[in-house]
Amino acid sequence: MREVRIHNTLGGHLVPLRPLSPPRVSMFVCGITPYKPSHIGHARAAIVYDVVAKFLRRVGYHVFYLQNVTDIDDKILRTATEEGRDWHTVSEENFESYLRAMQLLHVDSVNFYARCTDYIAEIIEQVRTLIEKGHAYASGGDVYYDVDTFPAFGALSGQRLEMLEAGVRVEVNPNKRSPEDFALWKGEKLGPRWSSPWGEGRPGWHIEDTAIAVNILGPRYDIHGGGMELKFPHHEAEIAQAEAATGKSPLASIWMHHNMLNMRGEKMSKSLGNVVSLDATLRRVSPEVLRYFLLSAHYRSPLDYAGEESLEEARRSLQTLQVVYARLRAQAGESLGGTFPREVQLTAGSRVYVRDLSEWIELVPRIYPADPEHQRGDRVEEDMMTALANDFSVREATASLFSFASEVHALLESRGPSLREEELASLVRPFVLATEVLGYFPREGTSGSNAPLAAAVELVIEARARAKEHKDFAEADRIRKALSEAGIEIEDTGRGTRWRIRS
RNA sequence: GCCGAGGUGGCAGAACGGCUAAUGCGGCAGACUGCAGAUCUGCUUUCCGGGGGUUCAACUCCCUCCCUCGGCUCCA
Repeated sequence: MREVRIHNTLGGHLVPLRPLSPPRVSMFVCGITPYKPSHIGHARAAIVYDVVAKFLRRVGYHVFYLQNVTDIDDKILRTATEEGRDWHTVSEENFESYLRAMQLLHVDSVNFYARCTDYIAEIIEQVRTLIEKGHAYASGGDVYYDVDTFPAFGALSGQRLEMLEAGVRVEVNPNKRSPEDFALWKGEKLGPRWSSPWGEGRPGWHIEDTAIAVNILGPRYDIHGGGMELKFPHHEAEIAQAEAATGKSPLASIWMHHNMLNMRGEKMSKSLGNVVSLDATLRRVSPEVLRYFLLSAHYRSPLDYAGEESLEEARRSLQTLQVVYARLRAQAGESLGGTFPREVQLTAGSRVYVRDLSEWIELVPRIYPADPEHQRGDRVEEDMMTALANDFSVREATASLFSFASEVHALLESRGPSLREEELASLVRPFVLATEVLGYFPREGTSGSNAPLAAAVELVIEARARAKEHKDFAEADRIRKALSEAGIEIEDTGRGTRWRIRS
């Protein structure tokens, strides 16, 4: 299997992925706290790990991708109070809306979203274990993790306990033995609460991640992902909790941290009032354009959102690829004499039913003998896979695709109709990869059948062609403008008029 | 102050110890077109935060400084 190298925060180097039990790869990513509607920074995180999971599957790994949902926490309670609503309604509504956005964005690689409140029993059990093993203590209705019992605390983020103590702010919670100790369980008398051996209360901030991960993935798993701002203290706490509770180390073999989405140089955050709503953005641009933008910087680099112009640039860039892919598909459809799904002659006696382009391109090499002349796309696909295998270098993979776009245009121009089926199949491959792993193009079928629309547009284009024949260019331009206003762009070419839906 | 990430052409953003530093967007010119668009060709491009050092050779390795962003724990 292809070697995949990933930057591991633990150690700070690129390391080869060596799953604990190949071909399985277990992956945990810190999900959202649904206390407010999501912004596009949340989408960056989701898309980064969506690409990770999809790429690893593409390589051949069986990825189990788990994400938690912190559906009870201080911020949710505060929102509930402010808005005069039930905390549960707040978190569920925001989470549902997040999921709808994820669906639009083709973020469909997560196997399971685990809600904190569905794992209260497991959380209590883990806290109890930590107390039994001497890593935690109950105090004043709360339970705290005793950081001094875990020498490796700070190893992930390079923080040293002594330095932390020097920087600790004045107010120290009197229930804590040491200022760095963090709450595993918080006593609660009035708000939402569950009963526990230490009285009624609710989980601390970090514990649900380890209770969920250890219960579902086991004491050790392959990849842990999350935002850089969570490295300390959240991920340190996770390591301290899980490794102390299970006695197994390391909790995760590879720790991935993605960088922040900035708003004109500043972190996107509520207090600065510079949050860009995910829903609102998805009403302005296509999901593919947003994905393209959010993937336009490497995941470990900060990405700056400069407003409308950032999305506009992404839209224009992606359009270049969309145009060539649309041409290629049209040519393939024409050459193959139909669209998918369709029957394909496999051998003299056997036919198979092919649902879409991606099935077709897998099939074609089995029908035709391999000929390097007809495999231009295979080479580009390989380049893209190589780039992605190097710490998910999406931008580099995209650069290959752009270079390839020119090549495809030239080929279609010079010998479009004479391209052989196996050549076309190869040319399509890089675009299918970009669809399935990067999500640059909608999958076939996801946007519904366009057959009725296509028929209508063809009719209008015919009317315009007649106007052009009579040199009635005013009418021809009027039709073109009207279609454009309806979101359909048409282009006259030597071989008739093409049309596409503007993204 | 401490820890971490980043500073590349008009803009966005890659790579690699060594051919003219990718790719995209934008701009200009030409080809094509009734026009437009798409596409193609050329130009915009001698851009690697500053300063040291290692090396035959550094954007790439080391030191140092500057700037930007994030974190420094339940708390306003």
